[in-house]
Amino acid sequence: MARKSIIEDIRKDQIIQSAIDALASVGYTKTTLDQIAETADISRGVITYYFKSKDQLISEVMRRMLTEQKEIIMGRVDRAASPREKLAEYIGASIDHMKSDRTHYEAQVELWSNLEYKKEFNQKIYRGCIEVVTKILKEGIEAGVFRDMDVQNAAVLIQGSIDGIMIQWVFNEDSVDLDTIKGLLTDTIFASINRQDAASG
Amino acid sequence: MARKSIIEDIRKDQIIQSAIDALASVGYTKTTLDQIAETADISRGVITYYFKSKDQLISEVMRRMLTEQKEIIMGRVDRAASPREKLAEYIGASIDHMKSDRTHYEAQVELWSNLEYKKEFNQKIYRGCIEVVTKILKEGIEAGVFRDMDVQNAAVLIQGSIDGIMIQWVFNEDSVDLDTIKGLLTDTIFASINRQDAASG
Amino acid sequence: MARKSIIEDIRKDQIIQSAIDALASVGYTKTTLDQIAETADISRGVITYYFKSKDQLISEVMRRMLTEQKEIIMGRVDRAASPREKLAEYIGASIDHMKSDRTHYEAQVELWSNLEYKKEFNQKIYRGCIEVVTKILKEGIEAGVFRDMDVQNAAVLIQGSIDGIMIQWVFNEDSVDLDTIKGLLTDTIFASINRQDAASG
Amino acid sequence: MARKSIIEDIRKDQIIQSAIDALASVGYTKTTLDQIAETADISRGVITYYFKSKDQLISEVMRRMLTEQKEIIMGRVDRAASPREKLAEYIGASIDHMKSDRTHYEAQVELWSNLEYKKEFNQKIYRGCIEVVTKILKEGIEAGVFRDMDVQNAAVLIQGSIDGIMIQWVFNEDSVDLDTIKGLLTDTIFASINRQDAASG
DNA sequence: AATGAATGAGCCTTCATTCAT
DNA sequence: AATGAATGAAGGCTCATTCAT
Repeated sequence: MARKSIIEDIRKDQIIQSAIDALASVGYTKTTLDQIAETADISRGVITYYFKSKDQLISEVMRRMLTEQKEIIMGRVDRAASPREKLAEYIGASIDHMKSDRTHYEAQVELWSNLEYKKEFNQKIYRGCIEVVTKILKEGIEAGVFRDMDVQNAAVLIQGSIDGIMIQWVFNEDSVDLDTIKGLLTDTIFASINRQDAASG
Repeated sequence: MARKSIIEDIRKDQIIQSAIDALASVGYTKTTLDQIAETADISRGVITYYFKSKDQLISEVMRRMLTEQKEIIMGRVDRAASPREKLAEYIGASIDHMKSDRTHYEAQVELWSNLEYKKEFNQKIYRGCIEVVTKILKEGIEAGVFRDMDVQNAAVLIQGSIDGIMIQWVFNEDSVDLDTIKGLLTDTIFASINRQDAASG
Repeated sequence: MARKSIIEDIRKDQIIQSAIDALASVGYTKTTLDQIAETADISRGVITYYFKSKDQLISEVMRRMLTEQKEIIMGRVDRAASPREKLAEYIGASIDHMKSDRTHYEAQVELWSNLEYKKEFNQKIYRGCIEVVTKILKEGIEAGVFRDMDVQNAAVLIQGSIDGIMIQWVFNEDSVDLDTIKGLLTDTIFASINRQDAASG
Repeated sequence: MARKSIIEDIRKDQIIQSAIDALASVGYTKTTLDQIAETADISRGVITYYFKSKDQLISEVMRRMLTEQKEIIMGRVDRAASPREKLAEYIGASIDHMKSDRTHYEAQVELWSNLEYKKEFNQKIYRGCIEVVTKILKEGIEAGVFRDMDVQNAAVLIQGSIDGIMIQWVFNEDSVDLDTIKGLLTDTIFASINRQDAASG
């Protein structure tokens, strides 16, 4: 039992990672089960042996990516003490993660092509992300370090900026300097939400 | 003579619009020629009669969308007098256009799923957009109304913010209030790039 | 009435010749009505206006080729006086006609691809040809210049040799010297069918 | 391991043979993958599973036919001792092979309809065949049993006669008696190429 | 646990044919 | 007399899925 689980986990990991690689390198429409199997250096049958269907595999790919992304970003956010630091870490971690795993984001953009997944993305990523940002903003407002604002739309703006930068970087890596823009984005956001009479962060 | 051109133009328009509708409503992967034909209420053969291939149709769909989008946005930008107004109009027109044609942007996001088109998108949209914003920023800096800055990355940030907002709105219309966020984005951008000692815009 | 016939004949001729040209240059499978119309520099509709169907057009193409070929060859045969001369003329005219209209034979070989036409070919060409040769052979035997033989199979051999040479020449023009082989074939045939005690032709 | 190869070989053989049968019975233009699959009593997908494309299948069909034909004919030629016997065996084996596998030749004629294959045919069949005959003729001339002649065109004539007979027999089986014509052709050829002063073969 | 042979639904594309003008 | 817009049947091909081994 336990042994089976171990092998199963290894195989599933292997397949999911190969699917991500395939998505990133050849795009969604060309990511077939054969393509994934070849990337993973396994036989085609293994995939359907461990995954009920291609749709289910893609779902798990997405879940995997979201979980990993969230854990890494939240890991840094949770270690931060103040709302200001939390927000800075949220932005910084989001952009640092891009640098550390371009394949991840190349694959993610590919998965926007399907309505079902788009909706799921929205629910799983955006809602989750927006809630995190919203919470930080609320804490900052309560703590008196952020000015009063429409937190929902402010969160959309912050998250949207991060995503928009990501897209341009995925489409054309050379057009964006992630470190420069990380500073620029952070400054811009804080310039906008800091209480005007507060000392700068 | 002229009649042929007219019919051809009408049919092509009809087919392109139906393709956009299909992309927006059922997604890229499910947008088949049958689907488009059904949406246009014509027979499948008409599409291949007027378009050499599905790929060419999609290309023209894209070109059509980009041209329209650019014309509308630049129309407002060009009528603006000062760099500050131009930038405000650029942001405002970008977001107003979303409101006026949601289908357009739903379709556009669908077309990001294909590497070939992604690259083309990048070149046609992003490079073009970034250049426009870059030029406005440079004019503002020269005119002394914007602070000195890394205009390339600032442009990426501005355009990225617009696109990121668009994506969230496409994925979940209700999560974003476009008018509110238009003001928020405009204020945020100007708060960041205005010369500190300058009078507010 | 008469005028209509004239235009009709001109158009039909034009279309049939274009069909032959298309067959010869692009092959049977790529000979579409569009292809023929383009070759004839007319609109696609004209073809179906003058021919009930593509099949009927191809039939008329074949009939045209056969008639022309037969007239030219028989013209020379009929002008010959003796069986020996008739046979020599039959062989000579057959091969001379190849030289004068390669397109004709390129198209003819293309039409062997379809069972219906193959049968028709067999009936229209071969049976006719074989009968002509058979008749000449019989006359020669009766006249005492040819030895007694199985005229049916001898005719098949003579006609087959001509056709086999034609095929190789169609497939690779440079591999066959038609004038040389015309003499060789004529000599070979006469060496075989002349009465042994008769004086050479 | 070996089993996979065996199954693959069996299936490929089965499909190729069915393709030949289909070509022979319904003709090139009507030989569809469905038709072949039905003839082979397998599903359509199997064909594209084992063959990359229809074109590749047709190529292998052709290669198969040519190889088989060549092996059988050359097997008899190579066992013959003298040039005269070799040539007699070449002619005899060519015609005997027709009798043993009419389907083979019905299919072969069908494949002449496509320019690509025609060229390949020419190179693979004709050039090869002509070379074999040419070599035999040269040996005979050197050995003093054949008269001096233009061997290239003589070879074309010999091969052409065989092919021409084949075509007529394919088009109308009843019009040709292969055994009779085999003797007739052999006699005719030898009457033409034997040294006049040599003793008859 | 793993394999790959087999299947068939669904897609794009070609093209003969019809028909309104 | 001529045109070309429109149609849809039919073919090749891709690929997720099933299943026997």
